[in-house]
Amino acid sequence: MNSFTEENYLKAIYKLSLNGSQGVSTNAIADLLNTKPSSVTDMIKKLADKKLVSYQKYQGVDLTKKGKDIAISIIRNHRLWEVFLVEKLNFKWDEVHELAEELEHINTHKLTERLDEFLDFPKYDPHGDPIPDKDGKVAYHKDIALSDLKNEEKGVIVGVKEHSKSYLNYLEQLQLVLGTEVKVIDIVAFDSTMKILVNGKAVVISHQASKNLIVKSL
Amino acid sequence: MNSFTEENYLKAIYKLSLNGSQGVSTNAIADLLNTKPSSVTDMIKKLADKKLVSYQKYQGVDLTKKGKDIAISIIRNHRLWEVFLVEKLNFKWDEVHELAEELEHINTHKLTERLDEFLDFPKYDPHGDPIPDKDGKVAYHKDIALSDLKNEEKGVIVGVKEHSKSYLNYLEQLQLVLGTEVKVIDIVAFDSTMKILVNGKAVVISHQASKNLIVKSL
DNA sequence: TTTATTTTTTAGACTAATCTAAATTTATTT
DNA sequence: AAATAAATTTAGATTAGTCTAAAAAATAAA
Ligand SMILES: [Mn+2]
Ligand SMILES: [Mn+2]
Ligand SMILES: [Mn+2]
Ligand SMILES: [Mn+2]
Repeated sequence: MNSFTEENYLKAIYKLSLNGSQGVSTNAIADLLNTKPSSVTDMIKKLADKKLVSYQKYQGVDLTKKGKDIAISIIRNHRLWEVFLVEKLNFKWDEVHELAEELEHINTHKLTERLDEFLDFPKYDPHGDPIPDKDGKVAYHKDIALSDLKNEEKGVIVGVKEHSKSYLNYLEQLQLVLGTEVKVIDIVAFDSTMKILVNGKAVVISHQASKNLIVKSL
Repeated sequence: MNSFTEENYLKAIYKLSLNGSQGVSTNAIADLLNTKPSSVTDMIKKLADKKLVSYQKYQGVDLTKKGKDIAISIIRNHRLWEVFLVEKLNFKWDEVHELAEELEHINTHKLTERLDEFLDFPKYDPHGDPIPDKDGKVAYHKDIALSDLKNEEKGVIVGVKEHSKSYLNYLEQLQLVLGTEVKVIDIVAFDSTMKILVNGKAVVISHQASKNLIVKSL
């Protein structure tokens, strides 16, 4: 079996591979996991020995089929637990990520499947992220950020790209939760600050905030 | 915070301290945790540094208040998760121990309390073990084993002392589950093998099996 | 196309948890 | 009380994961 640490690396590599299509860079992994590039190199070697990644020095890493399967199953777990915590234990969406980071590693096929069934096979987690199905298929959103909308355009919020407590908490205060309709009513050319209409109220948010909100255009 | 390993040691020491009232011996801990006495000595020193146990060389260990509190909270967690797995996810009582061994270490006050509430504040786990309340109070059974009953005496099964899959599975086959009434109809003097009446059927079980069943005498 | 900068890897060291083998202390027998 | 056995501790190694500092390779700039 794989250690928690190995699993966290696989998950990080998987997530980073969704953006750039090239091999994932050592520094990017180090950044995401708050560790040092030298530690990443060490771990990559180990994962390569286990055939979970393919790797040539200085060229970055890619997950093998096996590595990708593991990464996706951990993400499946993570998101199912997040649904459980919010739906069944009444946690708020900004409280569940850290707990799910631990629960995701209790990785027994049977537990995952039972949990999925108990939750009635949810498709999305509390942050709008798609839950991989039991065969590992993931239904990604088409990635339109709120910041991609033009003036006067409307959208409905379907997800967030950033899971930090401070961000989610901030969104909630602005009533920018999943399912909310928004309309762009002004964009500052200088720094892309947006004024939007939320439940009838005008709200001003930074580009940093708007680019992490995923919307479905209306 | 404490590592999973440290928590497992604390739990082991707690459990062993329930029998003998003296300091818990190094070898007993090593046995229970399937590790070597020398490893135990090392860990004990670390726990002593953290003031979680009191310890003098060659004299065994005792938990401090702090150490005991941690041990009990882990056990509380363990048993709540077992209830969850059986009641909500439809696992059988012989399938949950290993999973709970992992879940118990995800030790957040809030998670435990929410889980307790979700489960409607259960008093006992699927094996009849008492669940410590949120202040750490534990309502232990008076420890009458089935093997303590005399011929012709009756009892109802309220718990098991041994949690192995093979034992629990065996009990289930014999219909010796929690709540079942039994009556002793014969005891072999030589080796204490018992013949008992279970749901109208006569069943023969070894002393090894009968001494691990906790009963309430009727 | 050299020079400078950035990225990545190596070398060597550290901590947590474990082990084997040897030494020491305690307990049990004679 | 001495000898033997059992329990416990120490000494020294090992593995996983991490780090800092230095070397090497790849990129970017001049
Ligand atoms: Mn999350
Ligand atoms: Mn999520
Ligand atoms: Mn258990
Ligand atoms: Mn139990």
